[in-house]
Amino acid sequence: MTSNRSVPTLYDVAKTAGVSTATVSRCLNSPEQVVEHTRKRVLEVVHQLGYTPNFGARAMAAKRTYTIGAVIPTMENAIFARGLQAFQEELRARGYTLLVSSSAYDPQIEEEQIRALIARGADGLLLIGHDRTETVAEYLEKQGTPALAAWSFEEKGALPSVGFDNRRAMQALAEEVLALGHQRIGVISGITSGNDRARRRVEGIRDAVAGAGLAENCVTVVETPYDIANGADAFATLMHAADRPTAVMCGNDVLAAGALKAAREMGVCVPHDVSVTGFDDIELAGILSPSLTTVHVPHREMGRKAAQALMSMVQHGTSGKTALLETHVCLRGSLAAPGGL
Amino acid sequence: MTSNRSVPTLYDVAKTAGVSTATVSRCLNSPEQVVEHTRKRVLEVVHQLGYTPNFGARAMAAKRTYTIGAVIPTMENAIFARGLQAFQEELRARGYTLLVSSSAYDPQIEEEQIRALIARGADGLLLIGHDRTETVAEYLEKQGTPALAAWSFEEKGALPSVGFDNRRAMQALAEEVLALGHQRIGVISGITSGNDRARRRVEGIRDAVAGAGLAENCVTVVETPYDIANGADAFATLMHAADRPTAVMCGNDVLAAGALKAAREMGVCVPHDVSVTGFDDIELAGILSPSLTTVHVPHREMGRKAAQALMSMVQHGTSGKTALLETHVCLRGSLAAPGGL
DNA sequence: GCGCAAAATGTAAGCCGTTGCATTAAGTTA
DNA sequence: TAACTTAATGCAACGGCTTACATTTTGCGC
Repeated sequence: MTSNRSVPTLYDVAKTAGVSTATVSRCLNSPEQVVEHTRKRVLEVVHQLGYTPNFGARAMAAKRTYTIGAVIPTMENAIFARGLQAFQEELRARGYTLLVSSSAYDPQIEEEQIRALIARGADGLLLIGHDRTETVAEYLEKQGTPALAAWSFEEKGALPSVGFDNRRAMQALAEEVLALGHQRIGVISGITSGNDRARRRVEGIRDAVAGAGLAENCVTVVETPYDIANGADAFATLMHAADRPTAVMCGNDVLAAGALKAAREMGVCVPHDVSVTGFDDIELAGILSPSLTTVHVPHREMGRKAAQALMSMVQHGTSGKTALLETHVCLRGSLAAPGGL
Repeated sequence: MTSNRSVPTLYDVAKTAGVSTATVSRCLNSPEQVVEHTRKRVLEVVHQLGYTPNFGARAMAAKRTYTIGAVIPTMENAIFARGLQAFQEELRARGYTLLVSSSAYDPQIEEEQIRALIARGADGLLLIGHDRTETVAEYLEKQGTPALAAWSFEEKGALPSVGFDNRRAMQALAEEVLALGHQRIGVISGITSGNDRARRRVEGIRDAVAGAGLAENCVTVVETPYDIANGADAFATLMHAADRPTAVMCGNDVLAAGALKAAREMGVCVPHDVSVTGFDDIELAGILSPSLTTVHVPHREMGRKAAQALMSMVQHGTSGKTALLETHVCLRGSLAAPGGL
């Protein structure tokens, strides 16, 4: 049997404390406007009654919620975790609450979640990447809710962005791979449709290959959802092909973890028989064996900067300055010259 | 420059369609009450104006939001990811939206987040574990918002729970370890203060030790936050002690991953020189080498059942039936008899 | 002790939906 | 066609808070 005492309202507090609702409201929102002893008394009553402002009412009256929403593709792996954590810490320090929801990499669900978050009064939105339908852009525009795209830098995107250049980052890694003499590159990419990060990374590899003067068909790409098991399957597929690659570049560390697992199970030695690389440099990369060559992404810095940029959009209505972050290649044990040379 | 057209309201729609606000509201919420041609006209206007109901106003008027909140200790590792994903899927199928926030294992922040979510109108709450102050319990009671504790089953907890018995689960694993002949057990636990799961797991180990007739001081416990790096440090600490343990049991797979990493770096061979175990059986466990002996937790099932239980509390006001899920020990390469016997 | 500016507090008008109840339109039956 | 039932719609109160503006207190200089 749940309690029947109804939740106390501003009015209850005001009555009990013997002041007007306006004063109570001010005690909560701009305490400096209320004289010490009044404030103290009111806050006491607030505490005593266990009063919490009704959010809906507040949002309606004030038109802001001190809430930031984020829609990320997945919570299932750690790709976004660290950046999001930093993002949240920064927001919290400024009195904002972060609400997260995930889209399972489904544009339809993403749109739903965006609407849900905006409807719930989010003052600003953090989204991942730039691939999004016209509808969404229009909706955001119309609602006038500032939104920022992260994990991917795009000069001319529909949204201002804080992120890195996925294409160049992967290109740099591919150049290292090619410099070692690899000539047949297998690529395990995430699903590129609706995912600009994944697409750009593949492009980066092709850039490097072209830059090295190799033929396009040196590269074999397999697309699969980001997931360890899928990475393992894709690796097996690549290794069973007629022309085994000597290096397998993965779209992220999770896929690479799967590739390494499959290699171990197939008795393929990394890096002697085949090299494997990842992308993201999540903590996972360091505990694999061999440890994973990958691209380091400054997740925490990205989260922090994204928060700052979004805050400034929300608070000062600025149009949001984009920020391009640097990544760097992390050479580790999983990459070597072909044939163990 | 953002758009100035203000967001259309119910009133705008009503005016444009030439009906009352009540009729528009009914078109949206109980269409069967409105005659076909009126409904059609209204919905057309809704679409044309791009109208979205104001959530705050709706929540205030209707007193429900079709939103469920979850406060989890961390998003940084995958411990809660899979279960939460299943939880969300189940909710979504029933027309509910899930909003997640994280507490960084800080009770203070957890309380803040609970309030934030309830204030935002969450119809129900998913919390992790049972350690929570009196204040929180009272608050939840007073607000009359149903809440469910997951990841930990407790018959007599303040909240109904869907989860497993952390103590027995770990005890079962410890019994396997002891059966192999280990007599000095190192334990790397998460911080037990405010974390009943961590505490119960340590208790489970002690139960097993006592059950095997060994002295209490066979067990050395180190507490550290859940994190790969901390797991590594703790492992080093344990191995540098006078009486090296022959088996190190970790509070979860993440700590165990750190332990394995440290072992590799220290040149300690697992399982020959020392055995290592984890808890949770997250995907990580399968890609480590040696692969990790751990306790398998049915994450997806737990998420699904939690959603069902919470939904029934929210929708029918039932008091919430608790559910105890089964776990099982997963024996893998990281555990062997002491001294490689 | 008076007059006045500044500080503190109060008053009341929204904000945008939902819904109980009243009213009107439509449909049925004799 | 009158009388009456039922379906469709409208009216308006209400929910809890913020804030512009009005009013009362306080503090200070003379």
